Amino acid sequence: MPNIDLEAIRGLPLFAGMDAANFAELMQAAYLQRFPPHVQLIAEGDPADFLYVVVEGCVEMFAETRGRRSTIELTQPVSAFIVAATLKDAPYLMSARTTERSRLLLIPSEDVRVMFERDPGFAQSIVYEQATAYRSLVRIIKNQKLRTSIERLANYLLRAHAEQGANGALTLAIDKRTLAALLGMTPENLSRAFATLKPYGVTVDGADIRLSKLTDLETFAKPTPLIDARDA
Amino acid sequence: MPNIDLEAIRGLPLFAGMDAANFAELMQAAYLQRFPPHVQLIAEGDPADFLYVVVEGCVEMFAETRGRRSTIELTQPVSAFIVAATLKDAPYLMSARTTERSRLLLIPSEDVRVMFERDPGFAQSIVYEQATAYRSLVRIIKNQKLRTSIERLANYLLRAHAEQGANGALTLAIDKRTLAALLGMTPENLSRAFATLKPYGVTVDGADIRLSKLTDLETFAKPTPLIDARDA
DNA sequence: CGACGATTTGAATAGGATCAATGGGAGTGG
DNA sequence: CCACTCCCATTGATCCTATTCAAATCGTCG
Repeated sequence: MPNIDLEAIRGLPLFAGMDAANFAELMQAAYLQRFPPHVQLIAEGDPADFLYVVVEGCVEMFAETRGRRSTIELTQPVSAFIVAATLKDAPYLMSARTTERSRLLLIPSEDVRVMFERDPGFAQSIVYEQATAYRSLVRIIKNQKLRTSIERLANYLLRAHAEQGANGALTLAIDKRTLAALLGMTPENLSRAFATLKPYGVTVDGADIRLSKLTDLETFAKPTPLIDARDA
Repeated sequence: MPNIDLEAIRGLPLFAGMDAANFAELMQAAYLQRFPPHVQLIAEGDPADFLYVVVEGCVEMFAETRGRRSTIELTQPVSAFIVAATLKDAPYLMSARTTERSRLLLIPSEDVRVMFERDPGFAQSIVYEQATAYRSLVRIIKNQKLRTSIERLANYLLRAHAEQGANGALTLAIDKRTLAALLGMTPENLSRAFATLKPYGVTVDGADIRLSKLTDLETFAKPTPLIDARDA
């Protein structure tokens, strides 16, 4: 595995507390693999054979029942997913697929569990990682249940805007179809939501968005760190 | 603290892997307290001063924004809540209140963190607990986003029925107002949902429910372990 | 017996979803 | 270089689920 990737992975909170020798051993058992866009990686119900780390690209976590489909979250570099199922040796509760060309690290679950028992520093890092993941899910639920779809979009835009330098413009990093799924609505509704936000200074040109009335938009969106912040 | 309660707490998965002396020390710092019904215990945004354990009664986790209110889950004995905030020394993301007369164990967060660093067995138990909590949230999201309110009610009834002996009848353990909140709907809608399920053999008499066409109800509800099961 | 809260029922509304049709690039092949 | 095709995005019309507002009913507790 290229050293540059090892460095990045080593820098993950998940592995930060780990003994160096143990980390090296764990990486021995791991695979770094490329995947094309729209490849389903795991299906809910499958046994949790691997722990996944998104090194590059983007992975969508979703669930399905009776033909209905719901996107839960997007996992972007560099972070791990389905840690919980791996640790409990339980079936995945979510499916995952790449949304774009991606590079993923696969670590056999068995090795993760062995190392988790052996290395207290790793165990502590996992706790931290899991606590963060838990809080992230709580935010997702709150975002979903306490806001309308238009408010969700407005807050998403404000957050992306802040992350991209807060210069009055932003570029959508994912296509609108995926964005709609992430925000829990249909693509049709996303179009309408954008139109609804026009009076608040939101203008759309493909993936480029301009926010010309930031304070108005903020007044409407009412972002709160208890939903929109990202845990350290 | 009464020994009988200590036993129960000691038996929690959260403390199972802990060294006996450490456990005793942690309990030294803890308080066991009674609370009346409908007492707000914590508010979202507050610093996480305590880890809570529900020894007896029931605690509702919820969140609010702009007058809107959403119940996330109910915590029933014997389990802990807000573990994540405690460990990260971060603000609570959810508020909590008793729904009935309850006894709670309060452990100062600082002591939990100290013990977590000192006792690898405790750290491992926390991982397990957190993984379970995470998976529980995933189920909650799936239940909420992939099902209609009527389907959620049907599945809730089936699960309660199974837990209460599967003898064709069940008794609601919580009042209908709280049940409606738990299922993510208004009390009015819960009434209508019950009415809608009548053709599937659901008859209501106060808190007593009879399920006379179990297979019909199951066909309608389509329960799946990927949403409705409880992790070990 | 009376009052209050909880539940049920009814009517109107809102937020989204679905179905259908139209426009708009990006990539492909001639 | 241009026409064609396909997929994505937008727009319009309609339907459905669930909320809101309002009122009636029920039950329980003083």
